[in-house]
Amino acid sequence: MRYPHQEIEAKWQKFWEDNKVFKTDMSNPDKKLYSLVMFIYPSGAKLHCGHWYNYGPADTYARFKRLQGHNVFAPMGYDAFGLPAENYAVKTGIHPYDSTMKNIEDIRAQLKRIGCMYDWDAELMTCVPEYYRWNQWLFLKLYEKGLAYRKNAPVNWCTGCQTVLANEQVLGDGNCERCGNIVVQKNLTQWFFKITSYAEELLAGLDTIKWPEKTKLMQRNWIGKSTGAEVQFTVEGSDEVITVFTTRPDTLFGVTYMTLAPEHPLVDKLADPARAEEIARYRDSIKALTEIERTSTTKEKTGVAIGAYAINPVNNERVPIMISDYVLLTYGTGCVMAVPAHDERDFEFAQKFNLPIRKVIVEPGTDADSELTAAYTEVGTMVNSGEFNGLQSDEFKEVIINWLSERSVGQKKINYRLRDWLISRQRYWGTPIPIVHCPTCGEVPVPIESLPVELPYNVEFKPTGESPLASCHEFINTSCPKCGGEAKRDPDTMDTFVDSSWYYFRYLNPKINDAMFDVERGNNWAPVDMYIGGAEHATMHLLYARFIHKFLRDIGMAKCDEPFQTLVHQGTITNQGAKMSKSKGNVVNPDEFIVNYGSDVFRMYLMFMGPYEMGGDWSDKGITGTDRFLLRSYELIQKYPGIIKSVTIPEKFALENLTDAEKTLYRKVNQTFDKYNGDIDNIRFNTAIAALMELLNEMGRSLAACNADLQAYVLERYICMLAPLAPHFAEECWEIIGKEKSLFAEPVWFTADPVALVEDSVNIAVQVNGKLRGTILAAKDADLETVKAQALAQESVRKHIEGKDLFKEIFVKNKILNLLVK
RNA sequence: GCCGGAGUGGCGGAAUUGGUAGACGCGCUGGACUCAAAAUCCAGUGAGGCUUAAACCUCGUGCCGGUUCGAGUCCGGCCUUCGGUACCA
Repeated sequence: MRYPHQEIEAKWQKFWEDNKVFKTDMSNPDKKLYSLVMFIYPSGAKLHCGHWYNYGPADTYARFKRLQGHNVFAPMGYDAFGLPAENYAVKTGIHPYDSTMKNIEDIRAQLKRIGCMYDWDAELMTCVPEYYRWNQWLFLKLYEKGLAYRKNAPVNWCTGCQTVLANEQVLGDGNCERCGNIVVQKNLTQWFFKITSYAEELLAGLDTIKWPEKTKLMQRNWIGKSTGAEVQFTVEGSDEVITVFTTRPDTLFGVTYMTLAPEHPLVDKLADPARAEEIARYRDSIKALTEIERTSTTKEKTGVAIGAYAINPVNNERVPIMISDYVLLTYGTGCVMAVPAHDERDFEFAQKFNLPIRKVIVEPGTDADSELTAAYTEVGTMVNSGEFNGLQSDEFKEVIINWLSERSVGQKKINYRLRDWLISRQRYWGTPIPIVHCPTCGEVPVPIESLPVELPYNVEFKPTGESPLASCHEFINTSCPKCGGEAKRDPDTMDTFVDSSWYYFRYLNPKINDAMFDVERGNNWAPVDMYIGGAEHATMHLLYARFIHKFLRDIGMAKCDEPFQTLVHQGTITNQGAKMSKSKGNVVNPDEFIVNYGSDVFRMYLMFMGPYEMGGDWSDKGITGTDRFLLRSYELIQKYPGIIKSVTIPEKFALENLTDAEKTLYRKVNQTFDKYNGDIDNIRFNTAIAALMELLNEMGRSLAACNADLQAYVLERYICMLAPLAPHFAEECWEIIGKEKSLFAEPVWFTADPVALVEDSVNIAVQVNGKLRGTILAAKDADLETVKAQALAQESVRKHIEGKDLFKEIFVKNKILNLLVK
C-alpha cells in the first residue's frame, strides 16, 4: 500500500504555514544560523530539476540545523530584474513588470510545493522601488568615495543583448554569458565600480572563508596578482615617457625593442608621420578581427614599427618601438618591454620580424654563446648585463628594482588582472542610474533625499543599442539638482549583479524603508553561515558580493569581512550529457515525479543519486528505490501507533541488560546517528541516506524482538534522522508514534551513546603474503597471539602456511594480520 | 597551451590515517503470494576457472611503471573526459 503522500504533504505544508513554524525570531541571534540559497530568477518557465537540486538539499541542511537547536533563518526571494523579461516584452509586448509579477506568483506557488522551511515573511524582490532605491543609494555612496566613475574605454558589447557587459560576463569563447551571441569590442563611455581598489583584500580574504578550493582558485586567477616593477623608458627626441610593467625586471638588459598596444594614445604622439598610413592600416586590420581571433594564442604575431625609438634606462640603448595586437591596452600600462630571449611571445615576434635576440640569462648546463631555439624563462646566471654579470637572475631581480628606484626610473609594482566592474547597461529592466547630466554642471548625482529615481512604466521596448529610457521623455528630461536648469537623466540601468551583491542583508528585514538594510540585524546575522548555489557564479556574483560587502563594512554598515562564510556548489544535473535547457528541449519536469511519488521522495532521490557537489546525468531509474524505502519505513512505523505514550524512554540503555538482538539494534541506531550527523554536516546526503537504509534493514530484522522502551527509542531517532530528508513524511510519522507537537515546531535532537558506538568483537582480515586467506571474528583489541592462534586454526589460512617458513607477522589491531612465509 | 576535478560491477555510486574493494540503491535471476499480472516479501548477483554442489583457485578500481608485508588510496609517466582560463608582459 502506497502511503498517501499527497494528503500528507498538503497537510503539513498547511500546518507549517498556518502556524508560521518557520518564521525566524530575528531578535534572538544566539545560536543563529543563516542558511541561504541563491535567489531565483523568475522566468516564465517552471521550476526544473536544477532548482530542486539546489533548494531541496539546501533545505535538508537547514532543517537538520533547526532540529539540532539552531535558530535558523532560511529566506527565499526573486532576482527580478534582467534581460529575459525585457526580451520577452520586445517579442510579445507584455510589459516586463507585468510578466515578472505573474512569474513570481507562479514560482512562489511552485516553491511552496517543495515544502522548504522558508521564512515567507522575509520574501523580497529586486524590481520594486523599495528595493532598487537602495541600489541607487549604494551607487551614490560609491560615487561619493570615488568608487563609482564614468570613463571612456574599450568595452564588451553583446550583439545579441544590445548592451555592454562586464568582463566577467564574457565567456571563454568570446560569447555572451547570457545569450551566447558574439561579443565585440567598442569604445564607449560607461559607469564602473572600482572593484580593483579591493583587489588585494579580495585575494587575502579567500584564506579566511570555507569555500570550495576550486572556486577560490578561480577567484585568485581572476584577480591575477603579479609582482614586478614599473620601468620608465625615455623616448628619443621627445619628452614623452613610456612606462612598462614587467614581472621580469631581471631581463632588462635583454630588451631589444618595445611593444605598445595598437590603440595606445602614445602611438599617435610618437609615431613618425611617414608611417601614419601604415599604422592606420594595421589598426584597421585588427579592428576587423573578433576578440577570440585577436587573443588566440595560436594566431601568428603581427605588428608594425612606428618609426620611433626608446632608450633603455639600464644601458642607454636605443631600441625600436613596435605596435602589436598581442599587447593589450587594458592590462598593465599597455606597453611592454620586449625581451625575446626570455619571453615566448617576444621570441616569436622577434623571429618573425628579424629583431635581435639577446640572451641575458644562461640556463644552467649551457653557455652564454649557445643559440636559443626557444625563449628561456627560468632562473639562471646573468650575462650581457654589465656590472651584474654572474648574479643569479632571481637575486638580481631585487637588485635591479633598487637600482631603478634609486635613479627614479622605476619601482616595485604589483599589478592585477582584475578590471573595474562595468555596471551600466543600455537596457530598460533594471535600476536607473541616479545621475543627471547637466550642460552647465556636468555629471551631477541625484540627492539621496530624492531617491528613488523610479523606473517609468511607459516606454518603448526596442533593442536599438540605446537604453529605451533615452527616448522616454518624461523620464529622461529633468532639472539639474545643482543649478535647476534643464538637464537629462543618465539613460542606463545597472547590471543586475548589483542587486544580488547585498540582498542577503536585505532579507533580514526586507520591509525597512529608511535604510538599505537593518544594520543591527546585519551585525547579528551576517555572515551567511551556509550559502548554496551554482559554481557558474564563481567570478561574477560571488566576487561582486564580496566587494560590495567590504565596501559596506568600510562605510560602517557591517562588521564582518566576508558575506558568505561557507559556500557549497551543487553539481549540475545534465540530461543525456547535456546541460538542461529549454532551447535543447531536454528539460526534465519534476511535476510528474511530485504527483507520482511526492516531494519528499523526489528530493530524497536527488540527494541519493550521488555526491551533491558532483551532480550527474539525470535518470529516473532509481527513484523506485527511495520510494520503496519511505514506503517500508511507513509500514514499519505504522506497526507502532502511539508507542511513545506507553513507555518511558531512558536516555541510554545499559548494554548488559539487552538481549543480543536488542544490543545489535541499539548499537546500529547509535552508530547510524553518529555517521548521519557527520554526513549531513559535510553535505554528504547520499551516504547519510544509505546509512538510514542500513538501519531500516536492521530494524526489519530485529525491531519486533526488542522491548517496547527500546522500540520507542529507535523509532524516535529514526524519524528524527528522516525529518531533514523527508520533512512531511517525518512529521506524519512523528504523529503516528504518539508525539503531540510537530517536530519542526518543537525541534528535538539527541546525542549518541558513546558506549554503543564501540563493538565488542571485530572482524579481522587474515592475509598470507598479502593475499586474503580468511577472516576471523575476534574480541575487540585482541592481541597478536590470540588472533594468530585463531587464524592458524582456520583451514583456509593454515594450508597456505603449512610446510613453509613463517618469517614475519604484521599485525594491526582490530584490522589485519598479515603472515609472511617463504 | 596552462590550471583544476573525475575515471571503481550491467547502472547510480560506497570505501577514517595505505589495511577484507564493490556499502546502499537500481537492474537482473530464482522463489513465495496470485487464476494471472502488478505491487510486496525472501534468496542470489564483479569476471573467469574447477566442481553434481560446496569448498577452493586466478584476475579485477582508465593505462604503464615504482614505493610497501599490503595501493582504489602514496610517487613518476601517460590516456580519456568534464569544468575554468586564453598572448596578463
